[in-house]
Amino acid sequence: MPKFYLDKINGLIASFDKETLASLEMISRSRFFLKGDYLLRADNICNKSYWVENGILRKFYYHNSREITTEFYFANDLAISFDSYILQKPSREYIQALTDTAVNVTDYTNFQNLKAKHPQLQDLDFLLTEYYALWLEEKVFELYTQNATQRYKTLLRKSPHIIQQVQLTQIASYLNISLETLSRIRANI
Amino acid sequence: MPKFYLDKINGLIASFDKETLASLEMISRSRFFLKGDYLLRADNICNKSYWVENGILRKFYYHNSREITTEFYFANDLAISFDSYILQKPSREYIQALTDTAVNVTDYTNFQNLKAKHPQLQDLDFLLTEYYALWLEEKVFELYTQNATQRYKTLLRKSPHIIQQVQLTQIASYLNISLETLSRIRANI
DNA sequence: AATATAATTTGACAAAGGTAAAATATGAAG
DNA sequence: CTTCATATTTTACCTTTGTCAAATTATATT
Repeated sequence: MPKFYLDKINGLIASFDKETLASLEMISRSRFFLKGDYLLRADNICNKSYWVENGILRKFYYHNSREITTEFYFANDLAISFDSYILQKPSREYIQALTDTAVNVTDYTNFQNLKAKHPQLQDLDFLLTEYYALWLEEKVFELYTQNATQRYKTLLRKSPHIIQQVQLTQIASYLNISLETLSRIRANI
Repeated sequence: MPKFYLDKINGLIASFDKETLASLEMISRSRFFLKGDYLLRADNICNKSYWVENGILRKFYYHNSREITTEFYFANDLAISFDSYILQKPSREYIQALTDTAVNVTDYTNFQNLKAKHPQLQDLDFLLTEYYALWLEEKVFELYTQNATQRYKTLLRKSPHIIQQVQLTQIASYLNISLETLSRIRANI
């Protein structure tokens, strides 16, 4: 999450009524996952959201027996399988811990119920959805306008922490490039 | 907009208070655009939303002097340049009428003000944003998992009205394929 | 119907990136 | 420090799609 949106969200949370915040904390739990653990598996409904406190998660699906990573989550990112969560239908995506990871877990139904009582939570939900749509729009734009080398350079510039901490196989699939092409790109920079 | 979401939105609107609906109508105006007219130009801030009553719009941007079409709008679709509208910053996209088109125009600021007073309008805004994110996710999924031929077939299956009513140059850029490749794909089906 | 203009198709070639297999590097476990 | 497993790089070749130019077809206007 870029600073601009993180600030918006922190500002919003800072403005929450005590009672809203207390209710939210009431339905949330800290959980710890070990490297390799699955937080969500395909075919299950994503009925939890995971706020990363520290560590790294990734979201991926299988296509032609290969893993395609769709998102990496670091501290202060919110991990869900969006369509599964929104429509409460089985997920095609997995969410997995890439390192030992501490998260704050909130149940979908509990959050929906709480939203009905606390308009400020609606604002938070809206802001997060809005940000996800902006992020996706940017991703589509890059896929349309940049070749493999440019996409790698963009990632290097905008998200160096990903390149430093994640395996190339996963970065390659995230960028929609083969592992071999990514390796060649890196050799020529 | 697929039936599933259109039903959700119509259901929501049907449940609106009389007063909410009246206020919304108060800040909306019917407008008519001729084929080729621009509803939004790049570098301007998208401070209006356009609900298509009939006709066809498209949204596009320039990249390396070529037009890349990002979306087509038919009856009951809502046309905005999303990031420009949300962040109220200059748009890189144009919105143009592909045919003579009747739209219902709502001003951004008026709508934001009205939302503060009418929670049901927040729900509407949320539903539309949510749907846009789902649509973008599906678009990214197709770009990652389908080749040019498959993407064309998917469009043919899911949005035949686009292929029937829009020029191939625009469809090609929409699918991220060259016009020539699209022409060859069509010749082999 | 004739003409101009725009849209689409076709051909020849080039570039980008993918695939498969082998070689090398890295890192964890004993 | 050695070994095994995993991650990454490299090589050779192949496939898909793009580019440019030209030809053809369709559409609109006089």
